[in-house]
Amino acid sequence: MDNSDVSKALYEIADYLELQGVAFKPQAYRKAARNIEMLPGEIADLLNEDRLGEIPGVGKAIADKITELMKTGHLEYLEELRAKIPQGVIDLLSIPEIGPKTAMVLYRQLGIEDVDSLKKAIFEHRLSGLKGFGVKTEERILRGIRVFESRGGRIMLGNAFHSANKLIDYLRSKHADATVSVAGSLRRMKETIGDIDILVATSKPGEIMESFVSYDSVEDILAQGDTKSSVRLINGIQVDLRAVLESSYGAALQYFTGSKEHNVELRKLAISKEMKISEYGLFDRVSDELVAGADEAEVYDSLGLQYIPPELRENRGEIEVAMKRELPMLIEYDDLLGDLHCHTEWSDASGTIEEILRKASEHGYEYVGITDHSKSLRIARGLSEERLRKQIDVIHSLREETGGPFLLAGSEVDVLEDGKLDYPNEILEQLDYAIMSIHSKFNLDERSMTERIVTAMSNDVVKIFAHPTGRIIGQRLPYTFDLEKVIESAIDQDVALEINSFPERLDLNDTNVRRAVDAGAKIAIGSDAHDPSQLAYTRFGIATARRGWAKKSDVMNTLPLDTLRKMWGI
DNA sequence: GCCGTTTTCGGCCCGACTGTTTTCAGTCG
Repeated sequence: MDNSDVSKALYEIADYLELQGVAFKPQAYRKAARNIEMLPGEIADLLNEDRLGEIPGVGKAIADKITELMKTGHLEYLEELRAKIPQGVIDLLSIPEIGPKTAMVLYRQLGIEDVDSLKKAIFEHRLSGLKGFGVKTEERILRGIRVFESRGGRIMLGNAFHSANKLIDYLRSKHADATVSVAGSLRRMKETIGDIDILVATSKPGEIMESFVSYDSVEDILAQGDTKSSVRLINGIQVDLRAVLESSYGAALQYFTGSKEHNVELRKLAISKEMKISEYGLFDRVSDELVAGADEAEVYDSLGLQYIPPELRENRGEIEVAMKRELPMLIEYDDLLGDLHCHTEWSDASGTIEEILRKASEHGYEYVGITDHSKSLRIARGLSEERLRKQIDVIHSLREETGGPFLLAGSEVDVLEDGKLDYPNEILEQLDYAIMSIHSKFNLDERSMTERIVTAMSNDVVKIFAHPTGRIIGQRLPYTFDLEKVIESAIDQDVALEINSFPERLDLNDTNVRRAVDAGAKIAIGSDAHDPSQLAYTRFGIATARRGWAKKSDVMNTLPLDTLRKMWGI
């Protein structure tokens, strides 16, 4: 019974209460559930120390329920709720267009408890017989089911980024006088995106909406109004477009960037200052006068806050810190001076060392490290000792003849089950540095895995621990190990923890970056490029660093080459 | 059910779009 089991139960309670039409309690349970999800430590420890009440949103009633659940593995209150309404009705809530009211009508009047029976009922036109339901409603719900079935989860940041930029370019090309910007979770650079939000400032909203819904890749128009339209693209991604006047562009950008939780806090803050905030601006509550609207930074300033970068807007304490004007100076998107994690055709990637070098030069880097796979990783054509020696020679000779970024000879070395590295030390010592990573034996118990990692870190040639948790978004959970101990060891042994910039990895993730940085560990942002074009992936790694509150000084490869070599022995 | 720089009680974010309504409810973000 861990943090996520507890928050899952609380979310379930919230859903049931919402179905029953209970007011306010659902929000209370969800708030508690969210805060437990974000808890840095184990909720079991808080329970043992009788400190559950310290979790924001957890009062006596919820604390009692958590206690019962954790001590007995059973929660009577939840069981009672489950007995009243079948669980399938809750699943209906994840279909767009179906909220609690609709779900309950479908269940009570037609006995619908799952998506399939809902589809059947629609095809038999049984919904249109219900009070308040017409043919259009049936069609709308059917569209919702299609969206639900096609999305199969959230989209990776890298994919959404690409789709959004293409669409934004299209809108800009057709409406040169309009201001077009991405908003929503994409602007916050969250690792996965639910849908794409785009904001336009224009005096002619109708024309923008017309262009938007007639975009080539639009499959289905879900809604079309003067200020707001929604479409589904052929790749299944939903895009919402909002249009506002220039005078409220800043407030709208703030509003549509979210997160929802951040905005809720901001509105409460506005109320406490006798103001109100909406997508049209920040207004004086009494006189209704506009306080700020055209400029996003002004909205924050007028609320007495330091400007909060989009990546921090998750209601994870940023508002309180901004109030004290103590937000960190986050690493910027052009702060990297090199990339220390790149693959070539020597192992499992495409592209030559020379091509990587050229790309690194285009990125304006001072240095770039070649780190192909080590010998045990046969599936990735890991380099034998002999080939690695040869590659080091090639790198040394290329280093002599080219200008441009300085070429470093590295290796992404597998950590074997016992914590030893995949090459003997006499070869490793010829490298400028090694990256350690785990690509096998993911199923060790927590103690063995932690021991394995800490042992590998103690090797002096190791400077970076790549994709430290091993998770792959939507495919593989992190392996089990003690992250706190690994962070400690990384600090002791002068090993940087990587943010792997590959869209499906982004590992460390934002919250773990924050833990590492808070503890004083150093971060390395690597592209893990398997094609020269993928050097550009570091954009997503930097975004993740920013979401983890990392400063430039926390990141190893923002250092100039000579400092990097001196400080890190590379 | 939680919470308190007006509060231990009375609040709890705000507006657009759609459909079926003839003044509004439901859903979404």
